[in-house]
Amino acid sequence: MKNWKKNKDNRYINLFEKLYDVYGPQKWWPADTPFEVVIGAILVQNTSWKNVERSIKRLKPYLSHPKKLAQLPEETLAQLIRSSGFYRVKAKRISAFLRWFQQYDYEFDRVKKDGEKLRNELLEINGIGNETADVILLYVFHVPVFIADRYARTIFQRFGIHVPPTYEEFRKQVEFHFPKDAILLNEFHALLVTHGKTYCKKKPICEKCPIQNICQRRFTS
DNA sequence: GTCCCGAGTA
DNA sequence: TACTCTGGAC
Repeated sequence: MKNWKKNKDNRYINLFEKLYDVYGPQKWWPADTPFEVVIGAILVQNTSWKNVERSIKRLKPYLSHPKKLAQLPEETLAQLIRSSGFYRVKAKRISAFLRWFQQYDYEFDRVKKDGEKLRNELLEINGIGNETADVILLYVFHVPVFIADRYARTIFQRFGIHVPPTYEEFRKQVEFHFPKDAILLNEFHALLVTHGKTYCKKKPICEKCPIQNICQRRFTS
């Protein structure tokens, strides 16, 4: 962080440091194995993490053996992940990922590709969109990408930073102004999610917000 | 009834 | 742009 350029907007790194001071290291992604990261990322789509945790527990026996999960009938898989909601579509999405994963013998180490190429390959899998692809890139392959999710969008907008309308533009903007470091980007996303869940929710709790003193929103109602 | 770490379809 | 997929916490 020493040779940081001068034409960067330092509000991003400042926000990161403030959040880090408040919440501390987050130890993300909450999963025992890289494969579990992928399953969690699919299951949590538009769903609360609490509901995903039960599905993860029921899937545990399969999570260290992706091949066994691939052998399960999709209907059985769907029942196991019922608590995560959208369980039929999500079962299809997990199956689609497993079909892709099979060509690498279910081993992430065999996926040797640069970040951009891998992103495009992941995006071709049905059910892996921008956010899920970036979660996999960052938390499985340690590719330095910013996860431009809804929490980040909401927090930045309220904070006073202009946010481009599309996912990709938003991602690239943050990646320009923030260090391209997988460890810091890992922590940044985790901190934004924690902050988003706790205070900067759809209906924000600004009165109790620990960073209200540096946030623009306190002036705008 | 509202909200939750989205993505596909038309 | 709107609709669909879905359970569970609150």
